Amino acid sequence: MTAQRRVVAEVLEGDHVHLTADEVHARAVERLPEISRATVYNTLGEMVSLGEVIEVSTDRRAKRYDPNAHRPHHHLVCGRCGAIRDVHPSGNPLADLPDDERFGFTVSDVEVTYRGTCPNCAATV
Amino acid sequence: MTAQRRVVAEVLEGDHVHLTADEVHARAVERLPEISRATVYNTLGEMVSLGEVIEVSTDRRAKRYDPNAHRPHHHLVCGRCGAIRDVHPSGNPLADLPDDERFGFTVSDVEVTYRGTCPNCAATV
DNA sequence: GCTTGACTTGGACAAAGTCCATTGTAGGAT
DNA sequence: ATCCTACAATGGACTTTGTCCAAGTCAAGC
Repeated sequence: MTAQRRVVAEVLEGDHVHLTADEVHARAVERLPEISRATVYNTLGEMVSLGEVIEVSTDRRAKRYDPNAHRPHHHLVCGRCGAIRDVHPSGNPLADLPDDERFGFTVSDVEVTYRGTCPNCAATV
Repeated sequence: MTAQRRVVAEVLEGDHVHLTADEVHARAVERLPEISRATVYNTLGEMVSLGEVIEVSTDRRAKRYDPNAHRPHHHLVCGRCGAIRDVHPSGNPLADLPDDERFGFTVSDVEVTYRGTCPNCAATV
């Protein structure tokens, strides 16, 4: 646990938002000016491997990192402004995939992304 | 409808696979050697706007283009080799998102990605 | 035969991420 | 206390994917 890793962890814990790697880097630099982009990428990659944060990619832009790794959830994304909310749908989509639609795959995970328009954007049409 | 657009359409129709834009370009070049990358991107973009093909992004790499635009479906992805299958789960995940989890959003679409290991990769461990 | 407008082209550019050689550092061995 | 070693961090180059734009091309209509 080096200073750099602590800073990255702190940035993620501080705000329960979905930050991009570059945003994490920008905030980390405020606390540790000499931290490099590569280190942030490395550290984020490790944290993902350890299951401490989740990679989310709702658009084609940058991966986002979700510190809410311990409660399974999905995401609701505003197509206009890109806002992301964590949501907890009822039901288990894994159970909705019948065996004859699995093609022999071992299915281990499901990712559900709801898309729509947030109230804020809907108001400012 | 120019020669270039016809070629792009033919490439997508020819194989019901999920090609990346560059793969589409590579195959288009075989039929029309002077076609440019920009044109393929433009044409694919238009086809997406027209609802003729669907953009799929299962990894952070490239967008893929799914010519199967007329029957709603989701995707099953092998985390090892990246193979993609179209699947048709039972149930409607939209209905699984209760109102109090919508935060005022107008939800219009759901994207479900099942992740796992395909039989081929599972065999070659 | 010219003009016009749409389509295409190719190359420059940008964003996100990865790679790698070098540098720095912390902890153990002497 | 000093040296060694292993690992982590750095920074810059590079790659991939995609977009943008100025210039070229082509066909239709006047």
